[in-house]
Amino acid sequence: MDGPEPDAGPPAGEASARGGIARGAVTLADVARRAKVSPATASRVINGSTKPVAEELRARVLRAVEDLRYVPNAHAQGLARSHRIAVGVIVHDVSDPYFAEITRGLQRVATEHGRLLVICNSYRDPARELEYVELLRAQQVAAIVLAGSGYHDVAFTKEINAKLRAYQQSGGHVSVIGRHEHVGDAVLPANEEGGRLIAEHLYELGHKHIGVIAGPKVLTTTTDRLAGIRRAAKDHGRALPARRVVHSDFSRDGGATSTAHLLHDSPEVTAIVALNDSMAVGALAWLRAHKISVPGQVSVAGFDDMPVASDVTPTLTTVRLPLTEMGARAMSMALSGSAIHPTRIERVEAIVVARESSGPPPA
Amino acid sequence: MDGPEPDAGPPAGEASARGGIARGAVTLADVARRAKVSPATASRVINGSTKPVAEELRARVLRAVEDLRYVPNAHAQGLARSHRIAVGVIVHDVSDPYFAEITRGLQRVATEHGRLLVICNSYRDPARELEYVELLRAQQVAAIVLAGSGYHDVAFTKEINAKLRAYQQSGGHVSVIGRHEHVGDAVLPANEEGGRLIAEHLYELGHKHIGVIAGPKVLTTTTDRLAGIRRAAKDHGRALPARRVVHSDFSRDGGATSTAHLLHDSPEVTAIVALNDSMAVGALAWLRAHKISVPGQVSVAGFDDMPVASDVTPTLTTVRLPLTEMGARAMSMALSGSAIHPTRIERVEAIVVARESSGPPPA
DNA sequence: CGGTCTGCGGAAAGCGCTTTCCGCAGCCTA
DNA sequence: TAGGCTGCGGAAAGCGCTTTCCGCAGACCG
Repeated sequence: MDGPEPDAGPPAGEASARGGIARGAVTLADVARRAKVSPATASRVINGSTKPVAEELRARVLRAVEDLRYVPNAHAQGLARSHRIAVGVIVHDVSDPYFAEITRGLQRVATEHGRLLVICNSYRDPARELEYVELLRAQQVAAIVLAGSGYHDVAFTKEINAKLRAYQQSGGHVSVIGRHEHVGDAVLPANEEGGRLIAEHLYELGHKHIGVIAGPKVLTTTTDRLAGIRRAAKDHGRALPARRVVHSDFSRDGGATSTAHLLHDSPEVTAIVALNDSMAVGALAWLRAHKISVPGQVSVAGFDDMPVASDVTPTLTTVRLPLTEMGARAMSMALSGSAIHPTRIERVEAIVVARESSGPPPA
Repeated sequence: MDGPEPDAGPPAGEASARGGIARGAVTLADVARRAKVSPATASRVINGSTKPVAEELRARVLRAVEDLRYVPNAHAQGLARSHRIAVGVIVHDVSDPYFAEITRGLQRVATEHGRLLVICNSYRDPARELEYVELLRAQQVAAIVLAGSGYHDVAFTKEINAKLRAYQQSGGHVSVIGRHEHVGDAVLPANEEGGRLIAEHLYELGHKHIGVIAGPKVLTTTTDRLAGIRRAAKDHGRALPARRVVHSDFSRDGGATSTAHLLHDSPEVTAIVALNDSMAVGALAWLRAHKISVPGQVSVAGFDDMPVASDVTPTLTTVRLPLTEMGARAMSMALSGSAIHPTRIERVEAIVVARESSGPPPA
């Protein structure tokens, strides 16, 4: 109505009296000046403070905000406010479906609580993981969630725990998913039990010689799942010689080449367990390329039950983990309760989803 | 050596003289106090300022940082420093492989430039997209990258452009991927040409009746790709009646149900083009479930060439877009050059990758 | 031996916001 | 009509950091 800028075009002249040129963002002071109120009042209107403000002033402020397209500077707000708003998550790689699912759960709960989620990809690099902890701490996040396998690396574990503890000291909350060796609340999937169950499934189908395509040795997820398979083997009076466990990198291509090695070195194998679905998919691809029928000649099983498991041919037998729920629970813990309480641990179950890729061994 | 805390345990007593209790983060002032230097000097040491500082003081500061596990408050730094460090990205959904690939490219270049990437998922909700623009603006990011299809929605486009323009006014850089209707530099994939090429491929195999499983009507990506298919049809003297274009939601399940509808309504169809790979995979699944051989009875083609395309059976013929490179180029533009320059547009090519899912129509 | 540099540490002024505290009106009550 | 409330706006003090500017020494020169 009375503004010098009748249309919505960005006002060039007025911003930040210092300088004169409009470069640089519009500040609260600009808004206050234009609305002819104090910054205090402008702030109150904008943030919906409980303190009452007269209708007229309120309207003037809102008008000014609109005209100037004002957006508060989050850094300044973060500094001035006491409470933390964002939450940080460190995963190996969000674009990996495993983490995508977990992240979905984290995201949902975070959003429900009005929190902003900052996602960091460590790409399985411990050094980067350490850096990200520092970064998130610097960002003053309210909580840090660490998802994905831990490492068999004492020095690293000690260091990251020290950092996490320092973070907790300063009032932050830590929760972890699938890492039992850390500070903080934990959501632990039944990796070992899952390994046991899938091997059990294969032994019961009649297989005698199971081969395993494992992930990197340094990851606890690898060793946990492997331990379960070993246990099942023992229960059935079978051995799992080292020769029949090949380590790879949890990638599709790694699964393919490992299949080649495994079958070359141990031709007696009639069933392959890959410790994640990506590698299982790679195994399937290699077997198809080499005209080895699945499950006719060789059975294949994966781990995680990613969406792709039901799209490959044959559809993939695998171990299902409730990934989204795990994320949701980790975030719930991260956002609930005081910082000081005994460490909570929630365990989640694994179940076998039998599909087409597993069957009895060839007669 | 002379610190009161000989071991690495977190020092509880000293932080932030105000209060006495150690709750709350360690500040630069704490570090300075412990090192017996001024905050200015501490800051210089920590940030590796160009200004020389005597070796002894430097060592004392570093020691204090170590002892106190000090991490600078990023908000305070953001406020005090002039230059912006983070870069924002708005995508539909990072866990969608299409965006995962793009994000990988964005990430790489951002990291090369020492920038932190803030990723926001809009889940194809225009309102959320608007919110995120504000949020990123509030975070004072150096650049905003908008990836993923635009919307056929004039009001929305106008509003988001207004916001983006305001952001540019204040010195921010905007670049977009696959959206031609926006403010800012753009990386534009050859969506229309890709559509033309894939249809061309099918017509040349001898197909006469092509059906299309399209994405949501409101997305420009959908209409662009469709336009290319229409053009190819016209070039071959063929029509593409509305009946043979069914709209879905770019999801796997949407692809499956759309296949059912399409073949029910238009049994003459011998080739199906899905406008992304997820829907193509869904189509494949439906066809397999209904014992319709691919490509024997029906050919199927996708779009994007996501990794899964070579894992399904039969492997999927599709249109490849250099997604990672698109991300990298968008980020390069976002981080290069001054804010004031003519809008740059970079176009990237699409090529057909013929695999097993397409072949001649049944005789 | 006085004067001018130069080298380096510290004081202090912000960055943009929130929030406490103060004070001015206008109102009610006695 | 005086005194005390209450309601609401503004002044100002930080939040934790960076960075400019100043000043003190010691080095060097004439």
